[in-house]
This record gives sequence, structure tokens and C-alpha cells, in this order.
Amino acid sequence: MAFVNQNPILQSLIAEQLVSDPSSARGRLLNEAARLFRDKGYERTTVRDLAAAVGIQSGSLFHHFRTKEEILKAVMVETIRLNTALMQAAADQADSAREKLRALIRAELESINGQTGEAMAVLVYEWRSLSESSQAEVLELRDIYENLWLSTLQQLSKEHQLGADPFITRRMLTGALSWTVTWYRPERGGLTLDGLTDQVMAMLGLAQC
Amino acid sequence: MAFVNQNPILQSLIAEQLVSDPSSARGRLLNEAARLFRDKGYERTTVRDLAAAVGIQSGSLFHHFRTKEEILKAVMVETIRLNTALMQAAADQADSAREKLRALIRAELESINGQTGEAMAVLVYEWRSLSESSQAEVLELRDIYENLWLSTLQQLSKEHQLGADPFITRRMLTGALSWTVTWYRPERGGLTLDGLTDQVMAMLGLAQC
DNA sequence: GTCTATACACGGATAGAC
DNA sequence: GTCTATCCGTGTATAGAC
Repeated sequence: MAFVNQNPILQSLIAEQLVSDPSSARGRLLNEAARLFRDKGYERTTVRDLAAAVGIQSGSLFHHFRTKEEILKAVMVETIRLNTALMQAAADQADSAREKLRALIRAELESINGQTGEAMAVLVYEWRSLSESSQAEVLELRDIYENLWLSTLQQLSKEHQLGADPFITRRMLTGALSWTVTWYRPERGGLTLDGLTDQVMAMLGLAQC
Repeated sequence: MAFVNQNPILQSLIAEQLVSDPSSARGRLLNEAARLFRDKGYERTTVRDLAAAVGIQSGSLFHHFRTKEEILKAVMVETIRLNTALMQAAADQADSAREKLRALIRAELESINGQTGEAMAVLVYEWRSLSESSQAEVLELRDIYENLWLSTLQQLSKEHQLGADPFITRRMLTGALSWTVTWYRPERGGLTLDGLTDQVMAMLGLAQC
């Protein structure tokens, strides 16, 4: 993903070949695919659309990917890998459980509404279009990601700072945060990403007093 | 929707021809369509699937609806009409703003996870498949529904019982509640609908003390 | 690694008989 | 109001030249 190219976390993932270099043919295709899948949906996006987006003919696509579904799966897998690393880094910088949670919320809001947002939306809305065997693979990666959240929420719960159950709170947050993509428009209107994060914390009764 | 057939609110809506009688040919088709659209997605559901679900041939479908999209739109329109009426009734029975909010949350959770849940999921996940002109029509109906929520949340905010902004809180709740359809399974496991409602209230810092 | 050309199946929608 | 038959466009994927 070209925009966050300077990010050292992305750089190390590329070096380990866990995500594609965004300047490579494969990387550029996956970025365009994420955008198209989010805008039109996976089913309504044709292989001709995908090829045109990177300036090749549809037949040439199948030199890089065996099937259209393989492209969807690659978008999802690489997105989770990148976001797990970003999340881990964000949480590591915070001290208290409360600050860890705030860092996670802010990082997830940034993933959803920032430059990886297209791919994050695909992860949520195009799940059904993935074959069952691919779903199982992606789910495994998701577990690592979710454990980051759960351990932080469980710590807060121990400290009696959380109103509801940690598991349920995480599920509520998953829905609430991913839904922001349908309405949050940072460019027009005053609410910044930090302001939105504050609102989420306030909703949970964890506002800075 | 045959299951809630005895519901007097549904009966009056049918009498006013605002929703189809679930025992009519049209009503049965819309129920099956909601189920198929949720399970497979709108695009992956063929007119042959729809016809087979009600035991007719695909050509015969077009005697009832001019296009496939018209079926999707009808599912959405009738679902909003029914749920607005159910919501209004739930809110009217409560006295305090806090109890009104609880009634709205419980009613929406019931819509999402109960017998109209298939249609509610379609409303969230198949939005993009609706043509723009149809989207505008459905959006108008949604406004009425949303105003029910906003007036209650604004009242709570006046009473200083709400941590975050009312508009933002509603949007967070929209995401959080609709997401329950992906994980909440009342049949297996102890959490009842009332228990889940309590958890949501607790998350908002509005637990019964 | 990309091109052109095309196979081949499937999906939405229509026509006209009953 | 449902049937059968069918049109026709579109979509995924392949073949083989360059």
C-alpha cells in the first residue's frame, strides 16, 4: 500500500514476504482490487474491471492469480497481517490498560477510515464471497488479532473499569468501529480521529476525567 | 412474515397495505428472498433460486415483479415499515428516557436476531446492490426510524446520563447491534435477549444500579 | 508477462401457449 | 398466473502468439 510506504512496520513485513510490495505488479493489483471490491462489491467487480484498473487485459490477470477468488483472499490475508502488526505496535507503546485500549481503538479507526480502509471494509462486507476453505485460513489469522484486544479488555475488567463483559465489549466495538466507515468523514466536519476515539472512550465510560 | 402473524401491529400494517400479507404469493416470495439474499448475497442469488424457493418457474416471477432489483427494494421497504411501527410501540410503553432507550435496544436486537432478522441483515449488507434512486426512497423511510432513537438519546443527554454525543452514540449502536447477527446465538449458550440488552446498557454506563 | 481471440456457462428477462 | 422455450448479454477462464 503505497501511501504508508515509509512505515517501518510495513517495510519489515514486505521483507519477510508477508505482504506484497505495493509498487510490485501484485501489490498494485491488490490495492486496486480492494478499492473496487469495496466500491462495487466482489460479485459486481469483473475480472475486466480488475485488469483495467492496473492497465492490462483480463487474460493477463490469470498469469498472477489462478482465480478471481484468490485475489479476494490475498486482499484479506495481507490486510490482517498488516493490521495485526500495526495494532501490536500501537498497544506496545501504551502503559496502562486504559491507554492500551485507547491505542487499539485509535489504530483500528485509522485502519478502517485511513488508507487501508478499503481493504478493511472488504474484510467485513465480502466475507460471504470467500469459499469455506479460504474462510478457515483467514479466521486463523484473525484469532491472533483478536487476542490483542481481549487481553487488554480483560485487564480493564479486572481493574473494574469496564461496565460490560470483555468478550461482549469487544464484539460491540467490532461492530461499532467498522460501521464508522459508512458515516465518518474526517475531511468535512470538525471531528478528528482523536476526537472520534475520545467519543468511543466516553461511550464506554472511560473518558479522561 | 408468518411467524409474527398474530402480532396486532403487523395486522394493521397489512390492513393499510403497507406490508404484504405473509400468506399471499407476494409475501411468501419476499420472505424467501430475504432469506436467500442474506445467506448467499443478492448478486449470488439468481431469479431461478428465488422462483424455486416458492415453487414456481423463473419466468413466472416477472408476473409479480418487473425486475430482480424490485424484489430487493420491496424487502427493504417493508422491513423498515414494520420495524418503525414495532419500535414506536416499544418506546411508547416506557416512561423514562432510560427505559425508552432500553426498549429501543431490545426491540432492535429482536428485529436483528429474531424472525425478521434475515430482512434486517439484507438492509445492512445489500445496500450497495440497490440502484441510487431506490436508495433515496429507502433513506427517506429510515429517517423516521432514526428520529425515534435520536429524540430518546437527546433526552438522556440533557439528563447527563450519556457519556458521548447522542448522534455518535446512535451510530455506534447501529454498528454494534447490527453486528450481533454475526455472533449472537441465543439457542446455544446462556445469554438471553434481555441479558444481551443489559450488557449493552452496561457498556453505555446505564446499568440498573 | 502481456496480448488477442474465444470457449463456454450462466444469469436476467421476454414471448406466447395453456 | 404459471408454464416452456429461448434470446442475448456478460462473466470467468483458457489457448496460443508475440
